[in-house]
Amino acid sequence: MARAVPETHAEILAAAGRRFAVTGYKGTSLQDIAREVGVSKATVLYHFANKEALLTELMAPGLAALVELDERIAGLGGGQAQRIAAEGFVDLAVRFRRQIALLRGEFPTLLRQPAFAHVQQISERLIAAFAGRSTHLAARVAALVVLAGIAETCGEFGDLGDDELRDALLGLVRRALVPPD
Amino acid sequence: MARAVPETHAEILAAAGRRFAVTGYKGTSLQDIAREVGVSKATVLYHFANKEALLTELMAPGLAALVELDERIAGLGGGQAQRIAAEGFVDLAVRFRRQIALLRGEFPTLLRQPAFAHVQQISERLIAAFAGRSTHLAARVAALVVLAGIAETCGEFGDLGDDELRDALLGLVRRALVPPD
DNA sequence: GACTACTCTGACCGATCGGTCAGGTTCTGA
DNA sequence: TCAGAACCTGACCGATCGGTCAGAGTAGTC
Repeated sequence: MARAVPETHAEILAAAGRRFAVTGYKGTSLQDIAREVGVSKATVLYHFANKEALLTELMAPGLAALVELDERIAGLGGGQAQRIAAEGFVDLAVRFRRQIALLRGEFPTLLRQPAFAHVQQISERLIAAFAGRSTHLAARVAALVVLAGIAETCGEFGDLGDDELRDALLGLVRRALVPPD
Repeated sequence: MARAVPETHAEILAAAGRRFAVTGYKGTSLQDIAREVGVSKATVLYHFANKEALLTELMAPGLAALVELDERIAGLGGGQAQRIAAEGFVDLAVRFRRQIALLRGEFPTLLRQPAFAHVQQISERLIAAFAGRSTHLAARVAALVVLAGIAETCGEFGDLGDDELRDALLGLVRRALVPPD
């Protein structure tokens, strides 16, 4: 029975986002998603080629923004790269925190998938920028911890306003990062 | 065929640790672990009651240390709680970074398992201490980001000496956390 | 040699996974 | 009115999962 208004595609995507956020990508089955929407598993696979397609479509907007930030940083020197990267990443984390949340805890595993191969490289360049292009241990450690910490936790603040959260994160980043030499 | 020296138990545990760290808990099958050791899957389940038992035995020393830290913090006021929690947690993260690494990305999922229920509460108390018992947004955000960031990344620094890493993390924590009111 | 305890295995189990497919139902436009 | 596109489904597939079990090989003990 076809639905009166076939917005099933969007409903499936939303349900997948919710489930991934709660039980993780690997921990969520197509059956789970189908049940939440109230359709059959076959319907999920009618709208999406496979499980991975759900994830990539869910992440597309955030990834596009990340690529854009990466391009904006390329070629910048230490101080400028650090400032732009910090502000840009915080803004990105705040705007896409619901999408980031659903990857929580599966970055390492998912980044290994071919579809996300370039994200690995981008995040490495972002960390370098966070460190102000410095190779000192303190700068590198601070960069990695702050970046990973934000990525991991920003989804927790779903109840906060964008501006509030952005200010708090920016303050933290400015205190935590080591100024470039 | 029984082995001349039955150190299989330890070998299985070590292999499980290595596999969990690479492919995650859910992403690692008992067959994977058995293959790495060179025994049958049944042997793995002869030495360990089930898959979860592997994880809990792997985490036991780290968890015990975490409980101890939690008890040391209980009842302390803002400033002292923050200082002890920060130093204690950094020390813990450094010492157990290989064990923590193998949980990377699966904290949220695993903490939901009954066997780790108390860890959830401990980490909440730890975050409160990191925030210096303050309820201000900036303090709470900084506490959560730094704590999660360290937990998530300390496994990356397997090649560093304990003291080097401890100093870098302590410096970061002292800069990043918001002093209590 | 007989007995026992320990270690290990292949064969097997039910459940669930992602994914396929043939076919039924509804909508749409000529 | 009717053909075809779009949508949806139950039944099914092979693979893999965690876990069970009966029994075989080995080492020590009497």
